[in-house]
Amino acid sequence: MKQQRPTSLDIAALAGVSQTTVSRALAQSPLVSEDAKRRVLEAARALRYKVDVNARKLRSKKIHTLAVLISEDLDNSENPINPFFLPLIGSILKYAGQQGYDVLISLQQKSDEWGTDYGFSRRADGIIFLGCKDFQVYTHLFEYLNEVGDPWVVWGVNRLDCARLVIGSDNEAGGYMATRHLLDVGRRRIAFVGKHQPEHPEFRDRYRGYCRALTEAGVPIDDALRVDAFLAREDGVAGVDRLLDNNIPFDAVFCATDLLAMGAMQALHRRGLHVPNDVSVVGFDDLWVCSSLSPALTTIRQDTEAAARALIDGLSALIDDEPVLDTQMAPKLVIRESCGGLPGLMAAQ
Amino acid sequence: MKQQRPTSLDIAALAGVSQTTVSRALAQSPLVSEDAKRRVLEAARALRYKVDVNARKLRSKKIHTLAVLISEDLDNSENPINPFFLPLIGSILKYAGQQGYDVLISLQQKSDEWGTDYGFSRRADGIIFLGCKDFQVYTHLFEYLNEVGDPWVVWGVNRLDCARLVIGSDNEAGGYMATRHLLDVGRRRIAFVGKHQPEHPEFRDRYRGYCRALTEAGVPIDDALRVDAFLAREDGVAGVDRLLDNNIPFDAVFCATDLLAMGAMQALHRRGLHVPNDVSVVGFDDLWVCSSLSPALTTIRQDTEAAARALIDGLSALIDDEPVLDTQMAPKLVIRESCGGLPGLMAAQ
DNA sequence: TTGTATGCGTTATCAA
DNA sequence: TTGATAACGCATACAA
Repeated sequence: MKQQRPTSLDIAALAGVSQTTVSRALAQSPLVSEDAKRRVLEAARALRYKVDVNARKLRSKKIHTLAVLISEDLDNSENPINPFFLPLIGSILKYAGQQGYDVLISLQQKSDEWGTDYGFSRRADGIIFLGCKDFQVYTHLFEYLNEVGDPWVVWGVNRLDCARLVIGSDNEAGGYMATRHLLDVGRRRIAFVGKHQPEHPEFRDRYRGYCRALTEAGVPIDDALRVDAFLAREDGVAGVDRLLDNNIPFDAVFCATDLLAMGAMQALHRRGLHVPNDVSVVGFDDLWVCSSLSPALTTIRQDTEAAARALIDGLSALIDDEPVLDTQMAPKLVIRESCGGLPGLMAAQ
Repeated sequence: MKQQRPTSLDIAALAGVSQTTVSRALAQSPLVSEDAKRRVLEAARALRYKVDVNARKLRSKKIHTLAVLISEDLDNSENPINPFFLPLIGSILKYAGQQGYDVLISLQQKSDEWGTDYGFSRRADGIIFLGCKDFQVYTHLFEYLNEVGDPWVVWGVNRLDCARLVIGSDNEAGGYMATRHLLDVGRRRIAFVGKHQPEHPEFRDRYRGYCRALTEAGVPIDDALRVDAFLAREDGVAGVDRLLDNNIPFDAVFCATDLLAMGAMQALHRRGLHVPNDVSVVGFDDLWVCSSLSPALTTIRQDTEAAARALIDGLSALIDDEPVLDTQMAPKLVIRESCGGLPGLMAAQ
């Protein structure tokens, strides 16, 4: 029953012009008369003609498609994608659409071929990498892409040597702002829950900001207050449990992600500690849920809309062989209830 | 600097075979000798050869790509995508990958051309529609797709006349289970917050399940307890506020989505009502946050992994012109803290 | 089992 | 401003 797809030749015949003219007219070329253009468009509408993008992509250099490769950070199968990426993906889809790019999305596959298929098989003009996993895992892939000359951008991971372009938040500044806020509300024994190893540059930078704020305030850095944790809620629970089990005194927790902070608050609650009266908590990301938690979570906001623009503009520049600059977006402290103090007052300062 | 992409001809030359044999060998055709296959694969690896998918797609019938079109249900620009779709999208990406499909994702565009570009321009073999907006808006598009014979599936919207295939949850059963549970914990004045109009079949079905449970229990249906609301948190807040402002007594709220329920709980809390002591709350979806709220939200779980399989298997069948059946996934009641176990006091001002 | 020849539907390069 | 013609890189019918 499926009707035969009309081709540009059919349009040409109906409009009484050559196929070349059809192609030009549909591409809004200025080299075609208004009259011809009108007739072509009319014929195209009449036959419901749509360009076969595959033929176009085969013939032309750019294929106007971006690939987004997402690593499965969360191990539970329930929700393979880090919720922080939802608004980022949304913004990417929106902005990419505005720029005329199609967006191909894929989850990290275990296969060796993962990623190499994308650019080099001409599925996409460039690749955006999203994920917080240890990026050492990808070095092989990154080198491959570099060798064949496929453009790619990474979100978040600062100082990745092989990357021509990295877009991320200024995590050090974010860590500093969070810790500074905790100091401002009078906390001194501030625990850090998260990764601090160089393999996870974005989290390590948050930790560095934390250290800078403490040092600046004359508060000694106590490694007993540093809890290793990745990014999921359960890790946050485990982290706080460990602190309490080891009888390490603390009056605040800065978590490297909101998910960790949610877990931390849950654990504190279970142990009978009140947030923020007994312990203040700050997270990182500003997930949409933060305002619905009780207490509502004070956190560091990452601007995902600006991030999407920077990622796509940067990747576009790489694709077009234009110069690019790494960008660090400024994060923002969002004060809610989980730290105590008077939110209104603090915000005013 | 970008090196020239090798083609199958280069491989053929290096392997000492014809281009046809290369094509066959890479497609795992049984019509090629082990020896030739080995030489081809070796040459391909040596030259880092990757098929140009565009050429392949131009030549062959199937293009092994699915398009997912997401409507922007939430109007706030902060987060254009309904969070319920995150695990669904994750599962779709995972399963599609396993089945050898690429996945193209796009947000609803205002343009008339929205959607028609996908199948008919041969970007994808079929389209998956995700969204809770009034689907009347799409009738024009749906008819277009049907006329040109492009396969498409919708999530959630039962009884869409023009659809050849609909996959969704059994919303009526879900609504029934939720309401039944509220009755079981002793509630009688149960408000319904959500859409009940036929334009939103999935929500209307949840409302129908609600009515069935009430009727079955001999509880009269009171239209004063029915609050019109779409799906966002703010709508949940507004809904509960309206009930309270109008002095309508109620001891429970069944919300058509978890987002609504989160708003409802927030509003109740602000008004000094305790959940679940004064008012029980049940949501729908089982967002990942439900277990982190306080009180943790009792809700109806939709199985997104099974949904993704059903959507993709169904769409595959449509693509291959095989017979298909609409599917209603069984939802599941997830009991947490927001309903309490004991009959509470009636909340009236 | 292999190879030859052809075509998929465009865009790009010419010449008119 | 237009049109004929040649790619683009692969898959397939057909011949060997």
